[in-house]
Amino acid sequence: MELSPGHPLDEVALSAEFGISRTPLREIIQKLGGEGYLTLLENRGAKVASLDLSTLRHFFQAAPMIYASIARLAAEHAIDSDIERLKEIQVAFRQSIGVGRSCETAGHNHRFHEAIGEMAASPYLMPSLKRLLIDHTRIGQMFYRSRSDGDRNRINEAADQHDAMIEAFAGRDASRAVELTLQHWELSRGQMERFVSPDPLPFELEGHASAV
Amino acid sequence: MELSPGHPLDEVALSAEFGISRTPLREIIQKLGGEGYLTLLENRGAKVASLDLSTLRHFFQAAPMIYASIARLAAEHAIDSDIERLKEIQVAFRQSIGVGRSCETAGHNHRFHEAIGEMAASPYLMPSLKRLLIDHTRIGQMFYRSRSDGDRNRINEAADQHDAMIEAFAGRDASRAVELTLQHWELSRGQMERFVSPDPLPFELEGHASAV
DNA sequence: ATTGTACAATATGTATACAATTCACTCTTG
DNA sequence: CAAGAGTGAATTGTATACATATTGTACAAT
Repeated sequence: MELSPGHPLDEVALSAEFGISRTPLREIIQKLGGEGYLTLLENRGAKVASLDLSTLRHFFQAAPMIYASIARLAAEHAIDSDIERLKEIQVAFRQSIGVGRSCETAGHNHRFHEAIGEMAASPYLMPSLKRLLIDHTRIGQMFYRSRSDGDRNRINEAADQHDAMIEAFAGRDASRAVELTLQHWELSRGQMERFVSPDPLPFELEGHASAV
Repeated sequence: MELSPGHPLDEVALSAEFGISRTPLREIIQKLGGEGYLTLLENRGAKVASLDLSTLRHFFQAAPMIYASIARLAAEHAIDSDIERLKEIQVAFRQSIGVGRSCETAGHNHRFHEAIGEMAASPYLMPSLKRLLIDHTRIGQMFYRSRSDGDRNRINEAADQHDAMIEAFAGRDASRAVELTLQHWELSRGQMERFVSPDPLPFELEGHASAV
C-alpha cells in the first residue's frame, strides 16, 4: 500500500531491502501476482495492480453478492473457535481506531473480513473474496485515513456493525448475518463514493459568489 | 489430470521430465498452487489438490451462482472477437467428440467456459470461476471419458447447449444466457451425480434374486 | 530535424551449487 | 518387545552466477 497502482517493481532493490535473495523474492512476487496484488509482465517484471474505472465498476458489481454469500455460509459453518478469533481481531480493530493509525486499522479490518471468509470455508468463493478484499482495502484506505468528525463517526459505526455481525454468527443466524453484511457494505460504499466524488471546491463564476 | 488427488510431487523428477531446471519448475508449482491445482506444504513440497466430500459440497453450492453471474456479465460485455473465439473453441470441441479422446474434449470444454469468463471481464469473479472450472474438469472428466449411449447423447446435448449459448451471447441476451447456462449446469450436475452415485451392482440376498 | 538502426546497459529468466529441514531407519535402553 | 533418540539419506529452500531479452541512447542517413 506504500506504492501507488502501476508502480513497477525492481527485483534487486527489493531483495536488498528485505535482506533476501532474488529467488525467494521472485516466488513471493509470483504469489502476490496470483492473488491480484501485482500484475506480472513477461520479461518485463511486475508492477502494482492498477485500479482503473472499469475495475472499480466490476468491484461495485461483484462485492455485495460475494460478501453476502460468504456471510451466509460463515453463519452456517461457524464454530466456537472461529467466533473467538473474530472477537480477538475486533478488539485489535477497536484499539487501533483509538490510536489512530489508519494503516493498522485497515489491516485489522481486512483480517476481520478474511476471517469471515475462512469461516465460510468455501474454496470456490474464497479466491474472489480475497481479490475483493485486496482492492476494498486499497480503495478504502482513505476511509480509515481521513479524520473528519463525520468519518470518525462512520468508523465507529462500522465497528458497531462488526460487533453485531459477530453476534449473528455466534447465533448461527444466517439471514441476520447477510442483512448486517449488506448494511456494512452500504456504509463502506457510501464512504468510497464520497471519496471518488467529493464536494467540489469553492468557486466564483463571473462575479457571482458561489453557493458554498 | 494424470495424477490422482493427494499425490505428492517430486521436484527433481519433474524438472528432469520437462527438461527444465528446478527454479522455473518451482515458479510453475507456486502458480498452480495459487490457482488451486496443487496444495503447497511448507518444507514438504506440493501435492495434487484433494477432492473430499466437503469440497464437493461447496462445489455444488457455489457453481450455479458464479456460472450464472459470469454468463450475465459475458452477455453484457460481449464483443464480436469474443464470439468468434467461442465459435472456434466450439468447433474444436465438436471435432474432439467425434475423434473420441476424452482428455481433449474435457480440455476444449474447459477453454470454452474460461473464454466466457474472459468475456465477462470481471477480475473479481474470474478467480472463483477458474477454481470452479479446475475441479469441474477434474470431476467431470468421466463425463467425457465414458462412452455409453446415454453418455454420448448427453455430450452431444452439451454441445448443442454450447451453440445456443453462443447465440445468446451474440444477441447480447443476458437473461437467455443465464437460463441456458443453468440448463447446461443441470445436465452436467446430473452426470456428476450419476457418477458419484451409480446404479448398484447386481446382488443376491439370502436366496432371493435381485431386482436387477 | 526526424527517423531508423546499432550498441550498450540494465533487468529478467534459468541453472547449478549449497544450506537447512524433514523423514525413515537403526541402535540403544527401559 | 516396545519406545525413543540419534544418525544419515533425501528433499526442499536459498544464494549466486550466467544467459537472454528489453530498453534507452547515440549516431548516421534520409
